[in-house]
Order: sequence, then structure tokens, then C-alpha cells
Amino acid sequence: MTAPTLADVARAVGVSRTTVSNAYNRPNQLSPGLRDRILAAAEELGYGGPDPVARGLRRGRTGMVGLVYDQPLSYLFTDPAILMFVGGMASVWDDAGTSLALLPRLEADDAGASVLANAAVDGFVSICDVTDDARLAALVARRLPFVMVDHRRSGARCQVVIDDRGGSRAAAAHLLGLGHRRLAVVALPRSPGAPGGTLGPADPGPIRYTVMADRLAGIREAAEDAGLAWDGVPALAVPDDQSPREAARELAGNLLERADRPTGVVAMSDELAAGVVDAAVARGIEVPRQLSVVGFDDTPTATSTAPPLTTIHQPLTARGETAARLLLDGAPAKVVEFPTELVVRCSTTRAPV
Amino acid sequence: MTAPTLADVARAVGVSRTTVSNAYNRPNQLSPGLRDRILAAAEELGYGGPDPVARGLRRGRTGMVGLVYDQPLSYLFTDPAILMFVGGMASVWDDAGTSLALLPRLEADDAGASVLANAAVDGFVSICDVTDDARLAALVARRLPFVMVDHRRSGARCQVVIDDRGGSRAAAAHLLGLGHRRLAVVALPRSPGAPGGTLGPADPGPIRYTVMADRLAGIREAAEDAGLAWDGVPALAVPDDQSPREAARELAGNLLERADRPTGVVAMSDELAAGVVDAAVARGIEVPRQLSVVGFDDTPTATSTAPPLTTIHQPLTARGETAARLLLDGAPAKVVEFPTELVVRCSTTRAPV
DNA sequence: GCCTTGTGCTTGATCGATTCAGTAACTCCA
DNA sequence: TGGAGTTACTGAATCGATCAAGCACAAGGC
Repeated sequence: MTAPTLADVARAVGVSRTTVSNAYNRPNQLSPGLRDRILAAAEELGYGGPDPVARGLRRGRTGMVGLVYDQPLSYLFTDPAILMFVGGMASVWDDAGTSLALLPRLEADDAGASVLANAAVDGFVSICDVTDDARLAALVARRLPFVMVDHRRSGARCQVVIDDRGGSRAAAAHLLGLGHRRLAVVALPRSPGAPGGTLGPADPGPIRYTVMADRLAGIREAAEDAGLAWDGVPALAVPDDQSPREAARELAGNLLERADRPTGVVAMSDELAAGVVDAAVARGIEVPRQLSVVGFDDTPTATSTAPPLTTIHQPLTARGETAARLLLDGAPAKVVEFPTELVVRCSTTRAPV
Repeated sequence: MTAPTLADVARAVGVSRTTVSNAYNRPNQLSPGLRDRILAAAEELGYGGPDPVARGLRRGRTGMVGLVYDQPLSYLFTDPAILMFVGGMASVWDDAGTSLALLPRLEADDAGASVLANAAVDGFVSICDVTDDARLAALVARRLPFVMVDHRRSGARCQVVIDDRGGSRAAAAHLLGLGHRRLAVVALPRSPGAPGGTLGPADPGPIRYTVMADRLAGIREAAEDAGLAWDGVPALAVPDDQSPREAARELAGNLLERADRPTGVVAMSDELAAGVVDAAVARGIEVPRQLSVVGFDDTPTATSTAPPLTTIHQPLTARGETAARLLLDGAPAKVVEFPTELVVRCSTTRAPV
């Protein structure tokens, strides 16, 4: 009772395999009558059409693209910014008839490399750090087009990024312009698996996520432009393995209980900003009257919190669409950078006197 | 410069193809020294390991499962309930080393059938109505395991459902128990592509989504148990092609401007409930003092709205995990039903006098 | 009546691997 | 010394299709 193949159908009808193949793929290459007979025979045998895997082998393409991510996949489904981005990609592929394969998370080194080596796809989009070790090698060895998202890297690669540095600089400058002098930063994780905690101002430790590095640099620039001593600005990074909002709530707790409590917080994402607001609310600190908070990304979170967050808008969906189209175009080696924009809502105001 | 194959490596080293294959798949079948030489030669030639598609053909499995959905994929990424469900599945597959392929949306009939026919996967999970026409036939013709989610159907199939009827009955009974007599229902779409609008009490029109049918039946039961005339209960369904929250906001608008405005609304999802609350807020109607609203699903939306929603909890993530495990087990023909539970928060209270 | 063009179908090679059934050499123990 | 058992490797078949080349026959042009 093994599944019938194209050859079985050919035998049943008394024609060649090629003809059956044509009945499915090139209907005008054979007479309509014969085609009907073939389709009828296929139906009767329970043949569901050419096997996609065999076709993929012969044709050299599978109609799938792989999404490379280095966190547990369940995280992906709880991060609004990534979801918007992936949603943007999905809509393009949906129209193109291409499937999006969410690959198992990339672990370090060999296991991750084998995920890449074993994925039956026509191309990759990476939304994580794959620049090191065995993984990049495995990616390159596949000789497939790939688009790197949210990771700047020198060298001729197809990359989609935003102006992280300019955006975070604008965020910090906004607070500074409102008169805030006691600033604090709530930052993204430094690198995969990094624990949370204080970032040293002189040496924040190795930062693998370039988004994080760029945003930090932008904030620092704004602070120094405003004559603020950078080593007086506390910067805390959340750990990599916890819900960002909750992690930020905990971290911000300490920050807000200090004697010299900051009056303005630059958070590197809306989730983090929301966590900071949560922490403030829990302590009876009013936002924005006593504490101003800026987010980043402009996800739905920014408008669903109370108060709605002042944040840095980035075109998440459009970026996803662009990444998808680039991959469909064979991932030409170029860097596409999108601008960011400050959106002032209700979580920031003049520094208290 | 076409990519090297296993045969090229074999030739370079001077061994048979089988031996090279073994170097990758069965390391203990050959001497360590030879294995090293093979791997070194592969590295030098730029051979990235056995081609996944060819392996898939020979082995008869691809390590991918397909997710079947009949709306634009971008919708999937904005629906919290589906996201939680898919996130639950993804976490299981992530651990199992399996990829989740988001297939292009299933259009009616032939196009949809061809998506199913062309997907290079080992199994399917459907989270939509595939019971009709060419699509079910195409699914069955693939002879692959599949799990139907959120769609009850007689016949020996692997299905994962919840007690929709009992849940919505509890939701309505909750409002009725609080003394509400002027009830209204804000319902899910009837069928794919259906326009929004009033459901006739006697004949609500053809309902293809069994979830919708079950929830409607549950509400009706509760109403009739409480001695309420079912044909006096207005029921409005949202259209299938619009953001549910916005659609609900618009629909509820009319409802709330009636002279005999309802005091209690049973919404068939949290998104719909949130839309109803939005509409009330926009009109200065206080929730819950002047209007009680019950949701369904207990997604994060339920706790992030103001006031937090009374809703029917269902184990979305667990359900996803179960569906994933069932598929890994070959999709045995059985129906797994999860219970639901009323969670009372702040969007409901006694009916105003 | 001969040459061209085109339609409709077939043959055999090929995509890149895995697997089954060996074989040759080498070890072990009686 | 001879048979059993092991180790290391090979050859040919196979997975299920697509594709390039080619063949037979009919229609059309001169």
C-alpha cells in the first residue's frame, strides 16, 4: 500500500512518465483528452500529484525560505517588534507563494551549523547574530542567498538595518532637551545568553549585538554633546533569557529606589520602557511628572500602555517587506538602511525642578 | 562553478560515495583517519555537507511541518490568540529540531489545493476550515499526518479543540447571573470572507467556522436557560477581512447608540471585547458600571486593556504544544478537548438598575 | 510530390544523496 | 590451519520526479 508515484499513473494510463509530468506542469504540451484521462487515473489511484521533494531536487528549488533565529522560538512569538517584522516578510512571501520556515533555534557552534546545513530552503533571513564561528561558515557553505537583518557587518553582504545610532541619539537628546540631567539607560542584552546587570561606562563588556552597540553609542553621543559625564549615567542591561518587560521592571526597581533617582530613562525598546513604567507605577512614581521614559521601536505596546510612550519609530513592517523582496531578488550585496523618527507621546515631559 | 557534490568529494579523496556519506551520517562506520581526510577535502572543495533536499527524497522525510492557514499570513501575526497557540507549537518543534513552515495562505479550491500539494513537509497542522472541497482532498491525498485545530469534524481525524460551547455558555451565564437582561453578542466571522453584520436569530446564515457555531450555541443555551428570548438578543458578526478590534469597535458603535442599549455584551474573543470597550469609552459609557463586557481566550489583551477583561480562559500555549506533540506522534485519530474557565476581572458587574 | 513546420509523445540521462548486500582483509580462538 | 566474527569499505539500486533530445505522423506551402 505504498503511495503511488508518477510512474504508477503512467503505467495505468499506458503513457510515459514525462507525459504524466506534463499533465501537471505543462498542460498545453499534451492533448486535453489525454490529460483528462491521466488526471482521472491519478484520482482513482489516489495519486496526489508530483512529490514536492523529488521535484525540489530536480528543479533545484524548494519554494521555502528559512528564518534564522538564535533564541527559543517561543520568544519570537512574544516580541512585538520581531512579530511585526516577520509579519511584513510573511505578507510578501504569502503573495509570492513562498513558505517561511521557522528553523529550530541556532545554538552555538555545531548544532547551529547543522540546522543551517540541513534546512531544505532556497535562502535565509537571519535576525540574529550569526557572524561568528561555525555558523557563518555553514551559512556561506550553503551558497544560498541570505539577508542579514539587524546586524551590521562589514563585507559585501545583503543587510537590512535602521539608523539605530541616530534614533537612540534622538531619544536621549529629547530628554536632555527637556532639561533632564539625571539620566539612566535600560539596555538590551549584550550578547546571546548574557546575564543582566550594570554596563561599565568605560568598558561595557563585549557587545555582540550590533543593534545594542549602536544604540548605546547614540545615547552616549547625545549625553556628551549635552555636556553630561558619561560615566555618571547608569546603564543596565536586561538578561537574554527573560521576558524583557519583566526584566526591565526588576532592574528599574533598583534604579528608582536610589537616593539620586534618575528623572529620565532611555529604554532601548518599548518593552523595556513599559517595564520601567510598570516599576514606577508600582512605587507610586508618576510618569511623566516625576519620571520621563523614552522607548524604541514604536510597537503596539507603545500605544497600549498608560501613558502612551514617547518612542523612536522605525518602519518594522516595511523593513520586513524589504528583507523579503531582497531575498526574492537573490539578496544582492548591499546595505539598506531605514531612518528612524522620534514620536512624542505622553511618557516624557520637562524635568521636575 | 557549480556546487560540489558528495561524489566530487569521494573522487577527490579516492573513496566511494557511500564512504563520504558515512563520514557525515555514521562516523563510527569508518576509520577516524579517513573521516578526517574526507572532512578536510570537503572543506577545501567548499562542500557544505549532504544536500538536504536529496537526503529528504531518499530518506522520505524532510524535518518540516506545515502550518495551514486561510487568511493572509500577516493576520496571523496580529492575532494574539493564534500567536500564543503557534508559539506553543513552535517551542515543541524547536526542541525536536523540526522546522515550522508557514505555508502561503490557502485560497479557495485549486490554488489552496496546490499549496498543499506542493509543500515539502512531513505533516500538517491546520488552524482553519479545510473541511470542504478540493482542499481537504488535497490534504488527504498527501497521505501525511495532520492535526486539525479549532475545527470539529466528525470522522476519524486527529483534532485539538476546546470546550467552546461550555465556555461561551459560562460567559453568558455570568452576565445573566449578574442580572443583565439586555444582552448582545459580538461574534466572530461566520465563514471565510464573510461580510460583517447582523446574524438572524432563527437563521444566522451558513456558519463554516465550527468555533463560531459552538460559541453561538453556548450563548444561546445560557440565554434560553435564563428565560431570555433568543430572538430578542442582537448578535453581530465582524467581517473576515478587517482587524477584529476595529471591526468590533465600529459594530458596537451602533449597538451602543440604540435607545434600548444592551447592558451586557458577550464578545467571542478578547480582541472583540476590547473593541467593544473602545467603543464604549469613545461614547463616555463606563465599563463596567454602565456596560459589562465578557471576552474569550484570555490573551494578553485581556489584562492590558482598561479595565482588565473578564474573559473565558483557554490554555492556548498548552494547546499548541499538544497539537505539536500529536503531530510528532503521527497524528493518531482522536479528539483532544481542553476545558475552559471563567476568569472574572473588572469588565463585568451587576446590571445597572 | 517533396520539404518544412509543428504537435504529441517517448527515451534515457540526471538531480544528489542513502541503503542494501556484498567483499576483502584482519583478528581471534580452538 | 581453518572457520567464525569483525572492521572498513565498495557497487549498484533506488528515492520520484524533470529535462533535453529525438521520433513519428499530420498539415501546410510551393
